[in-house]
Amino acid sequence: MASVTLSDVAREAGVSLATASRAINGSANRTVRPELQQRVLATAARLGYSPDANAQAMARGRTSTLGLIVHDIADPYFSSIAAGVTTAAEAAGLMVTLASTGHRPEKELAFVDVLQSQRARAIVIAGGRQDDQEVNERLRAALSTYRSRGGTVAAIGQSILDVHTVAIHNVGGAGDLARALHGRGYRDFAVLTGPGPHLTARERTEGFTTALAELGTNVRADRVVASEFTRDGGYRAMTDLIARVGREGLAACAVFAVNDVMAMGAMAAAREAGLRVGESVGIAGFDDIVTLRDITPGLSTVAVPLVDAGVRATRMALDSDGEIVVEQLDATVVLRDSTPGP
Amino acid sequence: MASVTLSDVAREAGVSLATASRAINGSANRTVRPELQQRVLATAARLGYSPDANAQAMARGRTSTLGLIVHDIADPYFSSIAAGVTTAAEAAGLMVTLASTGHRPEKELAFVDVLQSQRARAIVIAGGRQDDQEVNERLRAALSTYRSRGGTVAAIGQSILDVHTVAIHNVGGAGDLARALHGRGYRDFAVLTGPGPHLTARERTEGFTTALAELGTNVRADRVVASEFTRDGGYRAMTDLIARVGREGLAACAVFAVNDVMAMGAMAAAREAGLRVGESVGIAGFDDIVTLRDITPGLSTVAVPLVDAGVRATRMALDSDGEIVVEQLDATVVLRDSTPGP
DNA sequence: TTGTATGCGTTATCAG
DNA sequence: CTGATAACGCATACAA
Repeated sequence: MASVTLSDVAREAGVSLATASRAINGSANRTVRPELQQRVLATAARLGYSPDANAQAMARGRTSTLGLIVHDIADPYFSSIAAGVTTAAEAAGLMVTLASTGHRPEKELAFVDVLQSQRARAIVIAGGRQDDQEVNERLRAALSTYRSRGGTVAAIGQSILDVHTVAIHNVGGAGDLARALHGRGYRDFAVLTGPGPHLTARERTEGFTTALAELGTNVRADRVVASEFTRDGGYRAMTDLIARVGREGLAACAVFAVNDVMAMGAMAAAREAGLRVGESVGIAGFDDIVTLRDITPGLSTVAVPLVDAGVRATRMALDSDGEIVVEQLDATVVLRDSTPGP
Repeated sequence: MASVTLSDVAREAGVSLATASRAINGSANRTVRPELQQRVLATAARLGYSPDANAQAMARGRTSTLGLIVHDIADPYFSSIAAGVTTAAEAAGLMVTLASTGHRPEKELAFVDVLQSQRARAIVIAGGRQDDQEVNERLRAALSTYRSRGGTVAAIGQSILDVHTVAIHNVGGAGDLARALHGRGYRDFAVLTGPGPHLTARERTEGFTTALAELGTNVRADRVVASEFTRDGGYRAMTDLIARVGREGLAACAVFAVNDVMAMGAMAAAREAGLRVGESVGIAGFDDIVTLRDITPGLSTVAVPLVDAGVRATRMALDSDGEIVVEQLDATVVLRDSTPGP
């Protein structure tokens, strides 16, 4: 990287290093004779000068990068959040450093360290936490020292990391969904829940079943099936469920998959088993990822403004005034053709 | 960012700066007495030392970041590529800096400059180019100086930037698709092409119509409708087409949308117009984005290994031995229920 | 308004 | 094997 340095520009323009710096970056006490500034700018352009962000970071003591940690960038849930984050970051003059963990919690820790090393100004960490005391504690510690060194953090999901959080109304949203489905006449339910330790999965499952219990409807234990939090997990869980209760057993049943990608996997499994979604079985999800616009029948779900979540988390991370703030994201039920009623 | 520095560690451990550096990073002539190294490592851990990547970048003269430029990270086409890039980058010990242009070509230029400033070691630039001499020339120039400064670049898409490229077989793939559809009995065709200047759109359109012409079938001019290269563009184009030729006019027609997201938009438009995709009209796309697994009827398309494209582009960028290399990505036709034949 | 000098945290060169 | 010390490229307090 044999680059043109600021000294080169300064010398070539016949001014001092300091003047060149001020002319190009207009520092705090912005005062360079316009004429001189023009000359500097011109020679900088002529020489193809490109400021060294690393050197600037060192001299200034801060960078202009923001770290984003997601579970899987190819998952529409996260790519929508990423879209919001990049937009907001760009608006704030920051570049986004992307880390995709591939659902490996230990990777989150490693990435926080890397971002710490890069002296990223802020970190947005998206995706549900696991119920793993040790991992959470270590992550919390890593983020804590990151913050103590001047970095700021915002999480999207559960508010258990002691950082700013855009919290998703999992319990309430799932409860609302349960009531809405009950309102459409369903009395028979099944839940495709994620991995046991996955908090988001657990919260949604709980919110759903609790609300049903309050309505006097209990979900039979053999109709709650666990799996991964992914599309394939949903596929497998639905396949399991069908094997367990038979196609007839699902006749008037509404199956709640704790997220949309799982629900889509479940729809595929149902179809392949000869069930007609919306007719011989109801299916609902959670998140309202954009993909849903294009699947048929329309999937009932709980809408979460994902892009907005990314934008807000980014702003929170950047505007943090010390106090830890938790913003609740509203989650609204959207009933579509996948659950017309039994 | 009042961090613990290497000097702190050195002093605390009772060794010199140099020794501390070697103990922690094991430099080229890696030789520190194991016992000493242990002590240094221990105090580093105790003090919570985190190396400053910016300082290292300056001292070493190179960074460990790779820049990724895409049109829209929320588009499954690009998020799949991004997944491949992050995976390959991680394997090479690099972090990915993500830039999403929002389909604004001028943004690509700006991002190349930023990445240049960050001294990113390599840049992967994905997404079809526009037929805009000036913009392309400027981008080419920017990438050229980036390379002259020691950076490496790989593009995914067209090979017109004078850099390593993972090229997508647009013409051939579209031609194959045309022949396959013709083979299924279609004789009536329409094309939802993207924006006029969009090269990928143009190549696919040409490949398709040329192949048809060779089979003695011409696409009527009023059945080629332009729009944006997005899902909504496809929706609009299909709506236009229906308005233009009427629903009956599409009875035995196979509509080729030049990419999958457009095809999905087109399917939605068709449905809303009362057409049954796969029965009253055939629709096909290009790319085989993962989303297709979950839409019904299955969308016929030309499969492009997107994740792999990201991986390969990253490797090319990192292994570049000077010579500009162009890898052709094979594109294979996949016929599904959206085009059963007329 | 402009120039000088120093420091940012590391690595690397060169002696010991 | 270890320790001084000079870069790296830039911003900025301090002088002029």
